[in-house]
Amino acid sequence: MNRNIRVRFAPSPTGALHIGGGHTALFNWLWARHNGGKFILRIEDTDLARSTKEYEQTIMSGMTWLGLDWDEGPDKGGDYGPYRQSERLDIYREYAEKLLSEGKAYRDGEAIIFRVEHGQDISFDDTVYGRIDVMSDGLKEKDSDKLKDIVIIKSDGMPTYNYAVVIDDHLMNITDVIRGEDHISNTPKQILIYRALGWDVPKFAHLPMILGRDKKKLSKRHGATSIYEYRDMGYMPDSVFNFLALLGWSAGDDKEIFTRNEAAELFELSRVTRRPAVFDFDKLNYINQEHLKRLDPMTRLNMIKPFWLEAGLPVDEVEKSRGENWLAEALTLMEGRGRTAKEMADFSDYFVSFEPVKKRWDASDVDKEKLREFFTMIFAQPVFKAPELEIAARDWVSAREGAKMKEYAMPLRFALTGMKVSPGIFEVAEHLGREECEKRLKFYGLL
RNA sequence: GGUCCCAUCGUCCAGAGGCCAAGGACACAGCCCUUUCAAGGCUGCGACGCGGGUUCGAAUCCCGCUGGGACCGCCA
Repeated sequence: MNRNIRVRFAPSPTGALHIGGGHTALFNWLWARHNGGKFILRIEDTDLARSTKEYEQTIMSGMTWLGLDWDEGPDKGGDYGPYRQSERLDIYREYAEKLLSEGKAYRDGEAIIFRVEHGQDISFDDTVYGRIDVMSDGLKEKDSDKLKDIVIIKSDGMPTYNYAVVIDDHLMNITDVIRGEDHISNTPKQILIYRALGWDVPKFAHLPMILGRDKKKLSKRHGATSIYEYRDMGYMPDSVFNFLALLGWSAGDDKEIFTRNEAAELFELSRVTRRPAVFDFDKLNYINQEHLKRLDPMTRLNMIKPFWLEAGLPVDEVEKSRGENWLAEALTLMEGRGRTAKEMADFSDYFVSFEPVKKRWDASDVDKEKLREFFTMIFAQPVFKAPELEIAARDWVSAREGAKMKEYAMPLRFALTGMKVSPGIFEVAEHLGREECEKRLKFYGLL
């Protein structure tokens, strides 16, 4: 615990929150919460052409969806604001003038350029990667021996990333700069600026990249990259959080399914991995399934409902007639069948309506005559509950030479669900109730 | 091309010189349960990139090679 820890997530509002950004935000959040420190959201909107307020909003709601709450930010305020770079222009200007007057920077047209000197040791200790050795002579221009100076103020008056990030991290008292590994090569340039301003450098902790299946940095062409696409596919925030936390980190034990708070408690920056990690859908699916299983019935129902609605099922009607609990119990019966909320919704649609069942099965492949006898017996049972029904069915089957449970259970399953897979069919029957089952079987002429 | 980083099963992680003939999870295959599997149980397949050192002993330390990645914008 170190309550003085201050970390930040600093996205540029030029698109929705994507997986990589979410990963970075998540690790910052974990470190802040683990230490009881502060997590700050700073909007880096110095790219006038691409930044929009809409994206800023989208990023914030994406973080909220993931469960990453921040302590200071453009919407919340705080003692170190403003938290939007476009509102800090005077500050950047002030320090640029200082650098200018000390001869550490020079003007080039409207821009202000920071001078890079030869022979500077700009190595640093990274909390994750360890010692990283760099000399300023390495900062050459492409295909040339010329040292590359750093633009700090653009011709349009806006600060550049490498400059603004230094000013802000210092002024906002950031103790740990946690960001993607793609920033390692920017760090030495930033260190040069810290030094020129006479400031101490914060700790740096770079995170391994997230790669697509082709082992290339995750990008749009790998398919779903926006956090919201995962929500729409039926992944839960808890699962995406859990999955992302496992990319580049583990508590060291075998525990892989955990809550946000458990992760925050166990998290250690020093345990972060260095190797880039491949985004694996199979693992995400598994984690989502596990979280789906652990949900309490009502929360689970609320997760599934939108997907039933999406499929055009009369959820509200059923809720009115049979109650919310009844629907929640139907999902409890599913016992972990389905990896995403969408799958679970698809696999359980027959509880909500008979219509999809009709579309899937037409009873043309069964011997109705033979089945009618069986179903008549079933519906003659005084108690329409799973154990009783099953016993009756078994007794009936065993009394017949060569008869198999399967020959009767499967048609029942098809008539009730339209699927070849479902929870125990007598449980399904009990839950649907005598009346509804009767209706479905009669529709197929099986009763 | 330059700079930097990385290197354990197909994938995600464990491993911080002897406890490792390398462990867990996902995926995959098979078996079992059974009215079905997309649920549950069990088993199996499967990796320390290569070559040199250091050491009594190396997946763990060092060097080289190879392979992969990131960055080299008045984008962030």
